[in-house]
Amino acid sequence: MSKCEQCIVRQFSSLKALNKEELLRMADCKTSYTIKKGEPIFEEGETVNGVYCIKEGVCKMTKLSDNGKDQIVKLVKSGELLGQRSMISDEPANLSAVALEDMEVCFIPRSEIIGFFNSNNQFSMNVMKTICDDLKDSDSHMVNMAQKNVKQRLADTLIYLEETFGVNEDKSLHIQLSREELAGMIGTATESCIRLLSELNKLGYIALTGKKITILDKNKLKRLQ
Amino acid sequence: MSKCEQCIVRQFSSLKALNKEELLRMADCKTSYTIKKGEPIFEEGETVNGVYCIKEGVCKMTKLSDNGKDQIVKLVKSGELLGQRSMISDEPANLSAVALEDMEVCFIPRSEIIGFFNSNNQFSMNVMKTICDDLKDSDSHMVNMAQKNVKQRLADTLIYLEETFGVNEDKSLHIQLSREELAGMIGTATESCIRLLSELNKLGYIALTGKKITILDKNKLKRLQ
DNA sequence: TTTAAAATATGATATTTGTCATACTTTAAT
DNA sequence: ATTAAAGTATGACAAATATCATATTTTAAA
Repeated sequence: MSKCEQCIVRQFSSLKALNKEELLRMADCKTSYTIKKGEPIFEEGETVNGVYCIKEGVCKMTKLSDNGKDQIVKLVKSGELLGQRSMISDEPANLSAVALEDMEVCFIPRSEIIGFFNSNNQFSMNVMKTICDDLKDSDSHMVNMAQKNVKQRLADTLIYLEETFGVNEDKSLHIQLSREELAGMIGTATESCIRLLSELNKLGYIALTGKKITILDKNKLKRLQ
Repeated sequence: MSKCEQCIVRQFSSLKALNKEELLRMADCKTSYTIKKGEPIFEEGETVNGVYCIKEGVCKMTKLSDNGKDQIVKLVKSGELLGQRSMISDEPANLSAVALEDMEVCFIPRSEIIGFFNSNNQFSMNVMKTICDDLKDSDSHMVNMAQKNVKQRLADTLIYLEETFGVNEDKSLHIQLSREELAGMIGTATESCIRLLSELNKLGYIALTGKKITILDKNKLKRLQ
């Protein structure tokens, strides 16, 4: 069983407020999992009863809409925690978490987290601020969905993917989403997404090489109407 | 100066966790305001430095989108608190709050709230749960914006308005929004909103009498494609 | 390797939505 | 009461987007 002290999740998440003793306690009760690409960590409606620390890999958080399509609400990467909202509300998961790459995660039971929550003020403050940030992001995201057209949303998303997950040596986006997933992220039909990618490709703003997408002119993407 | 003990806000909000002593302290440092219809309580980007309790009236929370239109993110009514997220994050307001009716609100300084926050665990838990609920709502709202068409969003919104703010004696929606505001809520052009209202009117699902909107067939509205 | 399935791409077309123009109605100011 | 301004309504048209069909390419299974 590995220690939690040097784990990447501790550096970036609310967990950085935990002290040595608390970390040892956590290491003691955690369960480690390997999740294969495409597999769920948990599903919408499921009782999670704890928090997942993402040690390695990226997952999508999705919500099934009334029309039966999966909307990607956000992407979460290593160093972040999953299930904080459900833990505080003591409710089933509102979103599904599905691995976009092979992942390594640790599960920490709710009881443990609630313990830290009550004993460590800085930790609970960190969790709260994270949720507040999520709320702000979600509100902004909602406004963009309501007010921007599909082309703008696609451009925004490509820039977000580059800035958040970086690029490979050949400058192509490191994170690879299928066209269907990209469409699910911007909230449009897969065909529309493909069509607009082609258009941006022809305009020279991006390059498409197989599944790889490379941003060639970020400024023009940003200014897209 | 009125007391806080019997105030409506205390019954419905996070404040219900406060004890007598804390309520007296709050009554002592609060400032009461009357806000006229159309006036802002605070604006996006402004440093709020406290929380507003809505004693009477309804306000819209809006965000200016990149294209210059005001999107209504949510409506807030008496009994609820404003500015909790900003208070915790210690950040400027992410949204503007503008009165839809004449309002009575009380302002409680940040320092006081933070005090309760640190001393009263149930209060901080309540605030957190409220923010968690807001996050869940916002995510769902976002998915609806991304996946539903304008007609469905209009129908959803009309039902939400009826269920949340009730109806007058003549069954018309109690809360009155201008067509422009309704359009800003569902994320569409004012003309499109007006046109779809007319269409629902002709279908007999709703009735339009002047500014008044009455839902005649909620089930058909719900099943609208 | 071969083959079936899935993903990507594109055309044709229908539907939805936005924009601009204009008319009518209500509201509020003089 | 009169008048200007704002809000509501509707037509005409353009633009955006979805849907369905089909072709091509890639991926993964046998």
